[in-house]
Amino acid sequence: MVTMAEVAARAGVTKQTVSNVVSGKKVRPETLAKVNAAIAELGYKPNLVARSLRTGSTSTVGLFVPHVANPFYSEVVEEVENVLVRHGYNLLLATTRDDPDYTRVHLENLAARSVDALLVAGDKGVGRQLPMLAQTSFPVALFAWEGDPPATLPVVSIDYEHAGYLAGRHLRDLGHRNVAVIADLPPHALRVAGLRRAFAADGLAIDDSKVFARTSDDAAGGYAAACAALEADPELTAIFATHDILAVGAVEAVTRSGRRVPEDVSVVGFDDIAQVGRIEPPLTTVAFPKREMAQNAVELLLRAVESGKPPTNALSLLRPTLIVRDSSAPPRTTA
Amino acid sequence: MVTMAEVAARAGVTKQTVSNVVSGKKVRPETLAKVNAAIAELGYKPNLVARSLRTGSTSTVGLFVPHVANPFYSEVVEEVENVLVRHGYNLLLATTRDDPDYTRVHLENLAARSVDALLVAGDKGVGRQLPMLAQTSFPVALFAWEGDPPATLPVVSIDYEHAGYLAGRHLRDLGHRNVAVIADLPPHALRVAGLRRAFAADGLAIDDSKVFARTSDDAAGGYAAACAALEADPELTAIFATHDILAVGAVEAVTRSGRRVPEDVSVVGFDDIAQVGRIEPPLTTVAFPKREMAQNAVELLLRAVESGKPPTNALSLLRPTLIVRDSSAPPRTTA
DNA sequence: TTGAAAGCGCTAACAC
DNA sequence: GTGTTAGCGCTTTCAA
Repeated sequence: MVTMAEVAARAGVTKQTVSNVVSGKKVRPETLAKVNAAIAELGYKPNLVARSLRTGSTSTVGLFVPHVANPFYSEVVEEVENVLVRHGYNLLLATTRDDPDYTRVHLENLAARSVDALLVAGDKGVGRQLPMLAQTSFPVALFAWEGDPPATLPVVSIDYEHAGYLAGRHLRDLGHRNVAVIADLPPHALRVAGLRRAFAADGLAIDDSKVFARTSDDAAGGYAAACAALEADPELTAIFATHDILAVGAVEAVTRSGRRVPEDVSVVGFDDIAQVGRIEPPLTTVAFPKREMAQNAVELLLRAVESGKPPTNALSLLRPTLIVRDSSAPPRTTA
Repeated sequence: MVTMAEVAARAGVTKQTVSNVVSGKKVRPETLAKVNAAIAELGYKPNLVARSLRTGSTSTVGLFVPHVANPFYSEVVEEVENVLVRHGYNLLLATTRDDPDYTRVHLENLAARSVDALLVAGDKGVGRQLPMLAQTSFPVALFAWEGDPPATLPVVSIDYEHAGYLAGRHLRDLGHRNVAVIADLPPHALRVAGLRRAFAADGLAIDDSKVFARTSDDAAGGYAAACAALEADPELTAIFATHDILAVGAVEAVTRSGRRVPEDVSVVGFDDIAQVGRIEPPLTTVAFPKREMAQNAVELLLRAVESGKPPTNALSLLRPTLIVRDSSAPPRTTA
């Protein structure tokens, strides 16, 4: 490996001058030429680890996601990487698997590696580590945070309660009165609360007996929960699933039971992941600007890194919107 | 930040002894206790950047993928991270967007950061950088490599030609004679070649006029190409798409044209990404053990890292299998 | 087993 | 604008 000292010797200058050239500081043109020539001849590349040790900065940002294979998060990962590359940073990716221990281990590791910043997507399994997150030496931001947002850290998220409300209002306005919910609880409690509020506005209630916990976070989990819901009440006219993957399973369950979506049972999902626009029928769902949010969150962090100031400690909530596709319609018999 | 020197002072020993404790070397029990007490009291965590500068190893492995939001690659990312964490390594993720320039920039960056190894998934946009890849100071392996595998680097992949053959044989055996192909060419040329070989065995040929290049690598691209194929020959009875996302679009195009899958037109995909088992109808596709392959590839690299020897330069091809679901059936009128 | 000294490759601070 | 000096926090080497 070629070092700065070798380049310096070759160019007849000191390390410092080479350093100045590399970092684009003021250098006399003829020195610049000599040094650049030496760099080119020797094929010198600066050692970023050494630079990091000296400066304490690694040009690396950590990203925590619960799972990468989940389409919601893989879009987030992609967008985060986009922004980082554009700003000259690297992405250190860690999956937390909704597990507090994984989260802790990863966090300690990132701290020891001195990442410049950390973005935490999703709050399952992270909540317990909040005190640690607030004590790091680098800026941390929370993304798609659904629980009680901590006051100490900046949060870029959406109003999940309102998002649930949008779904509820849609079903209510269509005339549905007998609605089941398939949910990942407690994490998605706010989505359900919003749905309930929409119905409560008309004096309607969604009983706890109509809320079904999913067994797993894949389509099979949604399928099983929807089967249970249909069995418990064959008369129900709509299902709200707290995320799209569950909704995909729910559509399948409805269809397999001999009913049709949306004629017999409407299904509404949540997230607007890419694939649900193309299932049969295309899914009505609550969307929010994931990529824009991810971009905001990363830029918030990078501003903090580059200014040396702690990040603006704001709660930034982007607006969810309802995407009405073909999986929702008025109930067959309006009660 | 607490340094080793501070711990040493506190424990009344030298840095060296603390270092020995941290790295689990032989230390007298009472010294060990003293040092551990000091570590605990001060909350000392070793600075991994400093360690890396000294040792030249970062416990970090780079992964190149074309895109993360593509479900095929997001599964790969997830599995790679699984294995790395299990072995105590970190994941530095870079998306290459099938672009040689991105690839080059990322590669130089990783080299300067002294990652311990690099796994390159997918070959689009990477081919031109092969000489650079072969010259790095750390082990490199190629994953899901479809082009001519270079002799200088280990490759973990599948036999794409055979995979295409499996799809072709399936359609041929069902009795299809008028088949269109929707392909990402030239990258997926081998898959198409395999398909052709299957038909050639019966003296049948798939004319170039039946091969349609997709316009983009999303479902819309598959949709457009399938529409073109159906327009060019309304009599065709089957479509082979060189990856599942295209197939999803193709199914949609067939359905929208008023035809039915598989009664009027069979559709066969490639990759077996998670979602295609749940579209309507569930897709027949060629599967291969992505996760197992990813695991093999990473472990190959880590063995090389830990042994200090270059990786076994082998071409490891796992076997693809055909998953027959509901999107393929005999043609309505057997020619 | 532990200590002392050296240095990984770079940048910060200051003098010239 | 460029050189000199010092040191980031750790591990390696060698001596005790």
